[in-house]
Amino acid sequence: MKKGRVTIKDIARELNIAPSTVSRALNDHPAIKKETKDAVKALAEELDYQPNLLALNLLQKKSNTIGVIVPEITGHFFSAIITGIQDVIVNSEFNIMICLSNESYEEEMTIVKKLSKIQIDGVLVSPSSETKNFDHFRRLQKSGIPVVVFDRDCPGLEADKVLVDDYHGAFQAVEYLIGTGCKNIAHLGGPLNLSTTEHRLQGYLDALEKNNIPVNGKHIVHVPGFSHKDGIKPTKKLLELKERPDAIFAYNDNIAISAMHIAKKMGLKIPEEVSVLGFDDEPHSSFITPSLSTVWQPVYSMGMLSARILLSHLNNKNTTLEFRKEVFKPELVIRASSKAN
Amino acid sequence: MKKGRVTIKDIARELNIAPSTVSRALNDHPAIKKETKDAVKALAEELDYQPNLLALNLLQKKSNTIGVIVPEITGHFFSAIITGIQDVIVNSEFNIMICLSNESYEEEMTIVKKLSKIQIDGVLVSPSSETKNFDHFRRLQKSGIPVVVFDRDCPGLEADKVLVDDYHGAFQAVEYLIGTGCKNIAHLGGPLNLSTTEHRLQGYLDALEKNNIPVNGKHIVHVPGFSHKDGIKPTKKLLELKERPDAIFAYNDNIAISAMHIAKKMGLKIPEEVSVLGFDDEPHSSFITPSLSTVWQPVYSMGMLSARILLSHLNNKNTTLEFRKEVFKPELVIRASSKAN
DNA sequence: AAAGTCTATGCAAAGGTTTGCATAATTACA
DNA sequence: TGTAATTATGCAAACCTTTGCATAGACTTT
Repeated sequence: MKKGRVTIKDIARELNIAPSTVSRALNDHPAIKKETKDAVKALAEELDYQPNLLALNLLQKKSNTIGVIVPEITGHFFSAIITGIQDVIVNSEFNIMICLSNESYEEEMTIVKKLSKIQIDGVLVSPSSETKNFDHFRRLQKSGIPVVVFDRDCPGLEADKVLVDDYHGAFQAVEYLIGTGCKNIAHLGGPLNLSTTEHRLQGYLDALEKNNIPVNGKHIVHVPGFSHKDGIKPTKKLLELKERPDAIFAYNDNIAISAMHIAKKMGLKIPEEVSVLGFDDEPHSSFITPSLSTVWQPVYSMGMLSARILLSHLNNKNTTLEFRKEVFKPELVIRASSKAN
Repeated sequence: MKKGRVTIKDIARELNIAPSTVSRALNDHPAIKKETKDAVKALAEELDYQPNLLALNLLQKKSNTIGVIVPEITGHFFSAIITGIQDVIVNSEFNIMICLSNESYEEEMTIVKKLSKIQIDGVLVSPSSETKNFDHFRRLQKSGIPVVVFDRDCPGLEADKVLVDDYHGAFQAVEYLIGTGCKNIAHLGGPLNLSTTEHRLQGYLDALEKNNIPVNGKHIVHVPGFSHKDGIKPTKKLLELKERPDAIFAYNDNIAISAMHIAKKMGLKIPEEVSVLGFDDEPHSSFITPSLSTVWQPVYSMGMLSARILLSHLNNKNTTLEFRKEVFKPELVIRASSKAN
């Protein structure tokens, strides 16, 4: 057994023809005799020849790979987006390289540099919660790499963007709660410095204002992270308040579930004494008791659209399309953790 | 602005020196004068030069990339494993390419072919539930690519393996249920053709046998998939049985949660009338009501160990190490969905 | 001053593939 | 039979980087 993989040269030598002929035969070039083609293909098959894309990539100055940068994948949200991205990309000639920034600006920069070195063709990114400066993305763009931002906005960065109307989702949610008679609606806000956190908070505030409900500063608490455990302390803080809220609008389902858990432990009835409303509509949210009212986001579609936009750039390298900004509408899903209207 | 990226040649031309000198200067080769080095580095910095790893990879006949093949990532299980893998790999010179087979043998084969073409250096894989033939992995091994199998075994494939003692986990779980007085324990088994499904079933059967409880064929139902919705029908089937089980041991937490949901809907008390026990210990499982008893698996550690084993192969290409088989012990976590012992 | 040593740099090949151009081989036609 | 046209194949460059070897120049030693 010869060590190293089979190359086009091996086939050429074996058949006493030139490597270029082998290359053309494998690519069905019209100038090659059928006989030759057949012989080449047969031998290629026999030797289990796999073209070395590294060489082709070098020649074409592109890696046929697109990078996907996300903060994490253990939650359902980004996993589902990635699945959407992948389902689009898998039908193209591109590969995907998924990179986790772990919500760290530092790591995100390292990733961008790595991707740049392997001559990535395009990037899909949802920035870390620490990221305030977007120059690393601008540097990518400057060297001709299209960047598509999804879910979390990068304010001030000119790029294609696929976002969700978080403001509207939050506004709807809070207005619904008001409609069910809740007077003291608290908000468990997301981690600071995130567009989504800000927009959902603003939707909350505006819904209160529109309905002439005064904002109680004590009723707004931000959680430090996205998982269940991050909701425990903030919820306790809220529910132990003298002016105990009669509803909690949480940044996401994990936090909402955590809030329900604490509320139940404190002996509060849901939704009679406290309504709870989440955001994301995670798969298990409808299976818990009481089933969670929440705001659904078209995650899978967002992934697909982001990928499609990137692909369209990659396939029309020359034409300078305008940057697209697509904003998906979320939908309120009312279940049993909030009162009926 | 020149189009295309900055190369070593550009720097060489600008400085009137040879490309080889630039290369050496950038790599701190001792034979290069400090002056020259400084000049080169300064210019490289100024032009934001990023080395083209494609060229280096071609030269070295390796891509510095390892492939990770998983069936899906929307659940917590594989996401957490991937996070573990990534956290190890990120500190090496390698990149990770995550590929989703969507539980399809077909797609898995396509992925393997793609990875082979980009000269992947190593592969971490958890096979799809459809995969019965492992020749595609053997082909990788034959061309010198180390393969590490994790979580789901590939029986008959000689490779490094990082698994969980599913049998033991299931055995423990069922024996615990028996200890709490359950006499009619049903099993919501996983999709067929999976090592994990088989081992958990066997653990269930052996626990019954050891305790002289006859096996009731009607009390074993397999679910078609891994998510909540896949558990609905099978659970109904079980709970509508004349000989209604007084406990359900489910293949995973999603199914268990689904089962609890149905049981509650049917007015059954948990755990008084039906105990429910899952597998995986997903993050939300302790936050639902009643909190779910389950079997914890060291997912993150499994990811890390798998990656470390692969790395050790890649760093010792010459030495032929024995294949390692590491089996993690799962742990029973008793919460409120099962009776006290 | 000649020979030897050392320092700093350059040359060229290698890695696998594609592709424009050149050329060899064959056929068609005058 | 000779020339043109056609068909099939080969040659060589290019993509970018690294690296063994060669070499030019400076300095040291006898």
